[in-house]
Amino acid sequence: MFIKNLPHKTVERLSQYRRSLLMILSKEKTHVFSHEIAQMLHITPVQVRRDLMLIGYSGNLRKGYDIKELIELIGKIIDSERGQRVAVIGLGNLGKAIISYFKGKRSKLAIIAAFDINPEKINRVYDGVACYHINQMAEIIKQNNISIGIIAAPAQQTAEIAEALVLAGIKGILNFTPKALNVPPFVYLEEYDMITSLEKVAFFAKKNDERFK
Amino acid sequence: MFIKNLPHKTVERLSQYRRSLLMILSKEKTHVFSHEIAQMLHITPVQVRRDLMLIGYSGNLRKGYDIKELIELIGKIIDSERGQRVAVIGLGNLGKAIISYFKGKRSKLAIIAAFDINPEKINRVYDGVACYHINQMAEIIKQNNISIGIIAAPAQQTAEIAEALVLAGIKGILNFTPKALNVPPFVYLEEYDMITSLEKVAFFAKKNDERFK
DNA sequence: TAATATTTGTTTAATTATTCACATTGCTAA
DNA sequence: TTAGCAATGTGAATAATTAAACAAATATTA
Repeated sequence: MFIKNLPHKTVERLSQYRRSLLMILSKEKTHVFSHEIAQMLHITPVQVRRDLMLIGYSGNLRKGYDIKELIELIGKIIDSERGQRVAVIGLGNLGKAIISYFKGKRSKLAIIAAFDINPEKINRVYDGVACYHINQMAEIIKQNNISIGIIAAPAQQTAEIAEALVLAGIKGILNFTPKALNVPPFVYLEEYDMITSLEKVAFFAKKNDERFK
Repeated sequence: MFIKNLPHKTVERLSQYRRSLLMILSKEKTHVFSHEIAQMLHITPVQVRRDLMLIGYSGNLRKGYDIKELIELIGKIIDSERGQRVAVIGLGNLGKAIISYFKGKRSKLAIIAAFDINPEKINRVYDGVACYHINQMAEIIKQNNISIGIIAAPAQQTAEIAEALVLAGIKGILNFTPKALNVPPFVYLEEYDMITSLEKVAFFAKKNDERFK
């Protein structure tokens, strides 16, 4: 399914729509209105309708959108037809959290390997995911056609890990360490730092508090 | 320090600037140019200069910005003078990851309590943070003047937890569960879902891959 | 001392993202 | 049958964000 240049924010929201739709889908509820989706995600109904317009989906004027159909369509757009395989680098608390949290959630996107340097973790299976030593990364990644890496290791090692991932042929990286990375343009990079999120909350909480006093 | 209506994105970047500056600050390196900051964070130097302009900071034309001064100024703007206290709800892998990761990182923002329902965790100290039973939340939060809550619990319980947090007088919530919350307008809410991030990476990785083929 | 190079600070322009406004549709019911 | 209502779909307007462009400043060097 080709839709040219979907905006970044729309892609994010499509993922959120699907997530929400999967939660409300049931025998009784087969259709949903834009304002219902909007309410679930704290956005406006227009936003929803515009996003659906961008992916060329039309709803029913009286019943709203067919939940099942919409879930499928979003899948066709944001998932890769042949599926994508994911590796987690760093099997500490964060790595484990990611694996457990993600388990069985998406059929087209599966975490199939973890890497660490701790001998106690290597060659064991955590929550269905096998853990290997970091220096087997290139090998395992190529063997299993893994195209996405999630870095959940301590910050110091981030740069070398990223370099190794790129060399191994990875196509996208999600970096949870606070160390910003440099990757070539053909690798998509997304960085998330909890501290930034928390500081943002702290800032606006403070501000809100002053305003509502 | 009052600066009227700093854009959301600027607030985020200020946090990132400080993080990066803290990493490079040393005896040898006391000043930094806008393009250096920009490079560390994959943004443009103009962006950096504009943000610094918004917070009223002036650099030295030849030496760039005084790192120490800038760190301090950012602190004055985004930190609360009297500090803010944080609680983590859910002491599973994610909760633990957050606590370890955050430990000692910021003086004005401290995680001082965790809540869970697992008896094995309650009344123990994890990484310097005491864990209490969830039904003690209101009490502990008020006692310790905790103003920010991080929800890292299983998705099902998210709504009640949030409600309890709001009732206990919390001012900001960072929600890591995939369940979107509803909170009153005087509580600042930030939601982050790993799956959305991962799916975004997957989508653009796929797209990139097609483009660079 | 004058020319050059480099960097900041800021105005203006461009781009991206969101919302408004409203035509259109189709069901309901008077 | 027609008026009213509640949705969708979308062009146009607005808002937010980012980038371009360039004047001003100042150290360096020819």
